[in-house]
Amino acid sequence: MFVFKRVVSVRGIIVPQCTSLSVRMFSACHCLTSPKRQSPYSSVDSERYSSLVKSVMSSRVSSQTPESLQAEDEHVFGPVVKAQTPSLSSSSGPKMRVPKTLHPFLHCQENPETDDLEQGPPARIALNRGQGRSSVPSVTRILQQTLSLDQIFYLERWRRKMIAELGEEGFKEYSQNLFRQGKLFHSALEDTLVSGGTQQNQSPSERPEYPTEVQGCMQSVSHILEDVRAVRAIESTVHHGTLNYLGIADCVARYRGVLCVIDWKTSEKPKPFLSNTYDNPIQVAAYAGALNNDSNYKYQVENGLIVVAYKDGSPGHAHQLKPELMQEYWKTWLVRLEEFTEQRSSHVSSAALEKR
DNA sequence: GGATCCTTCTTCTTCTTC
Repeated sequence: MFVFKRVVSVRGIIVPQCTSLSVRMFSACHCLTSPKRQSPYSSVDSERYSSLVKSVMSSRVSSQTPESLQAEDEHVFGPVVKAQTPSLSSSSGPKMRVPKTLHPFLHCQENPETDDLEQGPPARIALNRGQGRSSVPSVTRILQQTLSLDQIFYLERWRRKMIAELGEEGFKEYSQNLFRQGKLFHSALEDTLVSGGTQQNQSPSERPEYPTEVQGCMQSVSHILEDVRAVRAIESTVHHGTLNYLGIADCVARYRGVLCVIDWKTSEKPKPFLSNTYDNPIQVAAYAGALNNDSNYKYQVENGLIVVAYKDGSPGHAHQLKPELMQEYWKTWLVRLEEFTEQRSSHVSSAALEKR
């Protein structure tokens, strides 16, 4: 009966008591998008269930209330993670929504593309939160707090599924291991790139020893690292002077001769397409835009690169983001930044009201 | 010295039929 009621409510026949939450969540779980499929309810004996249909369709006799529907929603989907303005954007590619203010991706200054800048060790500007930057939001925080409803839904569904399989403790351990692997992978890359381990003339004995846990990942990206040269920055803080956000870029280097902001990722699932990387391209565009507007860096970066490594050592994927695509993702980033700022200001004003 | 920050990852429909 429960399912039947839901089907009536999502086939375009409006049940008056249906909460907006129900509609939003059904939209989120894509129940509204299967026009080609024959409804499994088409074979239902409609005469036999006519009184039931009437009771569901009638606003007078229904026993449902917004409260009971919300309780049902919570039972099926879990509690609402947080209230959020639905994003028109999708995480799988450049977004449709346009930023209110189109801040330039590149800084208007001459780009001194000289070999001099490629001499010497790579920059590594440490994050210094002490110098009046304690309230400057980070790229990761902004992206996390402006996830679309779709993303929140699928992430939450995945989390619940994993907890059902592994238990709370098991899931915690699993997540910690993933983070640990990611961190070790970053450290191994750092060691490799700083010691010039991408040079083809380097013998295996000269290459750094990697922890067992990341040997597969390093093997996975070895063919990509061969094309990485002239490392200019590693794990270096970038701060956008005008937009006032910061982050730590994994690497700035030349990939196949092109200067890129590089982001290293480990993944359990194959990610052969850029669309498999969710918000990663936005993250890269955000770092590049910050770097281009950070006086600590005397050059501009127009390209991006996302490198995905696999633990089993299978060939990793390198997703290049050319300038046109970076500009598109930059716009998406500006939208997310605007959303974050709006959230923040509404939070501040409601907190001020509460104080009164 | 403790607390906090930035990262590190995680998502994308699913079943039937040939």
